[in-house]
Amino acid sequence: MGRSPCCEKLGLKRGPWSKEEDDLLINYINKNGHPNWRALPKLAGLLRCGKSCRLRWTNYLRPDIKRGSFTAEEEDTIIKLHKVLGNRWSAIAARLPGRTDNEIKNIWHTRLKKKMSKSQAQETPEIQEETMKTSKSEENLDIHSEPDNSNLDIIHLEPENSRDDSEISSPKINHEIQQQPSSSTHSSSSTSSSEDSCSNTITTSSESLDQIMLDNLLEVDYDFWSEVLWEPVDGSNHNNDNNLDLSLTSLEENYQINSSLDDNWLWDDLFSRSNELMLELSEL
DNA sequence: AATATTTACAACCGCATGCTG
DNA sequence: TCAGCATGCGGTTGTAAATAT
Repeated sequence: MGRSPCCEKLGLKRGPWSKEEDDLLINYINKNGHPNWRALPKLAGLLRCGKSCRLRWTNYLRPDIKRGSFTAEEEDTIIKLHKVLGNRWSAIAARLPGRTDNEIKNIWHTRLKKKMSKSQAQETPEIQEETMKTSKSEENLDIHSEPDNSNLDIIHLEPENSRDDSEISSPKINHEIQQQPSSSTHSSSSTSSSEDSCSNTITTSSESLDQIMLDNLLEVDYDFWSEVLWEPVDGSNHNNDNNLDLSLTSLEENYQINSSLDDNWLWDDLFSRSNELMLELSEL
């Protein structure tokens, strides 16, 4: 029943990796790269499936991975990024050099989620009331494994080349991604799939976004959150999606310039800008 | 000291997506 | 256009270590 396993399980080892296996994998990849994960285990002399090898490499053995516990700054960054990006762990990881999506996901589930709820409990009643509303909506959205960030997901926040693993033997490390903010964010316009699919969810100008979201909530699928929900009603050619991309790109560029000094401004800027964008959207 | 519970994290699973022929 | 394949991604599980009782 169900889909067949990704590879032939018979005779393949599972579970924790031994030092010898790690060495075999590292040596092989250092010499040959990993153009084909499925073929790699055989070639490297490993009794593992390709998927397992890929995971071990990307989450543990890659030389650019920062080991050790998360700093308070990193944890803070994850919390803030999670507010914006939700459970898009790879997108969050792309903004934390040396950290993997798996690692971030783990720390979120084991520590930060609790830390968040603790800090919320300490907030003033007014704020608490406000956050209750948001957390309630987040809770609802959590059913779909997505946060209350639909407004920002309209913007293609994730650098598309963070998903590009074609340069396998020299894995793209995060600072490389960050050095190319414009291309990374603009490249989202070339991802035809999400843009193509947006035509299915174009809405009429007479409906408010809230109503539309409400109307679609029950039928919504995961792609909803990455789809563009609307197009300009005036028929003009300007691409609002690109404009939003540009807004975010400029924020990210600024962030890269200033992050070494103080990143707090980014979040203020990001949130206020996102609010502005939402206002613009609802006015349309 | 023994046992139970919690925490941390590596690894697995299955679906989604992009690419290619 | 479509099917098959490779890979990325996020949710979940398993388990060892740490901590509490």
